[in-house]
Amino acid sequence: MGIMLVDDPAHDGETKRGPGGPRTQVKEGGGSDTCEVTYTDPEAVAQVRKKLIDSDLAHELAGLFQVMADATRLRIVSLLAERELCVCDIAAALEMTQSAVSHQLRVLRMMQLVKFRRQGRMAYYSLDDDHVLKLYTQGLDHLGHTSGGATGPEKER
Amino acid sequence: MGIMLVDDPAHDGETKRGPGGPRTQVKEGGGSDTCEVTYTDPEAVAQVRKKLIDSDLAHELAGLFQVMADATRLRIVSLLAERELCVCDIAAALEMTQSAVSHQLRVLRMMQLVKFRRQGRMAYYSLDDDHVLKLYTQGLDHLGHTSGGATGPEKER
DNA sequence: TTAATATATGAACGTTCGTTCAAGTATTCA
DNA sequence: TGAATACTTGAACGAACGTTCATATATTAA
Repeated sequence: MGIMLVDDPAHDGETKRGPGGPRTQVKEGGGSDTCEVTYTDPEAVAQVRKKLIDSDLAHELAGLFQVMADATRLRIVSLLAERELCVCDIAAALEMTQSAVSHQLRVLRMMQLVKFRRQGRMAYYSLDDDHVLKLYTQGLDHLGHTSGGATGPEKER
Repeated sequence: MGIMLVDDPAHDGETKRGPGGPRTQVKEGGGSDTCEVTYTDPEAVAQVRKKLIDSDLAHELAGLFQVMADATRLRIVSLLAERELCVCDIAAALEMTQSAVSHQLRVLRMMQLVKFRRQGRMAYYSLDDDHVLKLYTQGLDHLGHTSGGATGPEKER
């Protein structure tokens, strides 16, 4: 992750502001080049900082979306949305190796998107709750609303 | 991406099934080791295959979640949920460099999660639509429902 | 017991990702 | 015009990811 900047919410002592105009330039710190922070609108910064999501929570949430951010795992979710399946059949439906599928199921399991039960030597997987499906369909919804061509993101340059 | 397995939906000719029992072993292909597919329950596989999300769509959806799968970008979203902001103030609120923020805004922009308007030399960013926020809050919802300790995913071994 | 099956997992390999650094554009001010 | 500002972008570097391969565990069948 490299040298992450500090995420101190109780940091407002530094928020010196200009004479009164809304367009003020303020350099933070004495002049250390580790973090070049230039306030353009100190009031706006102060306002949104209160609503800024906690850094730890942001990382946790990012982890959840990360789990959803893989085509293989999404395809697994689309299968499990239909019915409970054993690893073997998921691999068959996806035409992938059991190993690859098992690795991905582990990821889904660790973020509690799927659960499983053992029966003999097989493991039957299913979706853990409907939050997963909500996220899934909400995501599809977004694609439907934004995509003109849908194949790729906006090509701009 | 390495040697990806074929994702041919019209592939059911291969679905030979056993005498009648639900527990049948079927090897696909003559014996090529490129794709070891062992059907345990051919009916289940055939059933869920119909509902299997298209591979291209899965990749597209994965791309959307990918964009949401970063703490910095989520923190930006949490700021823009409050109000429109220029790059400079986002950087200030996050205590990150403008460069890093600009790179991430580009990612959000390309997936059409944020839009921006130019005013003089500044660029004011805002959320593109409320789908983004829905995904965001839905994600937080999921965390609230699953996390006992919430800090990390299920520790299992 | 041995062999086969169903799944899990560690290491490795190539790819992707997010940040930093060093430019580069475009606008404003003197 | 030249300097400063606001933002963008390409290259590079280390970290993280997804698959493959080989192996390990556990259950069932012979």
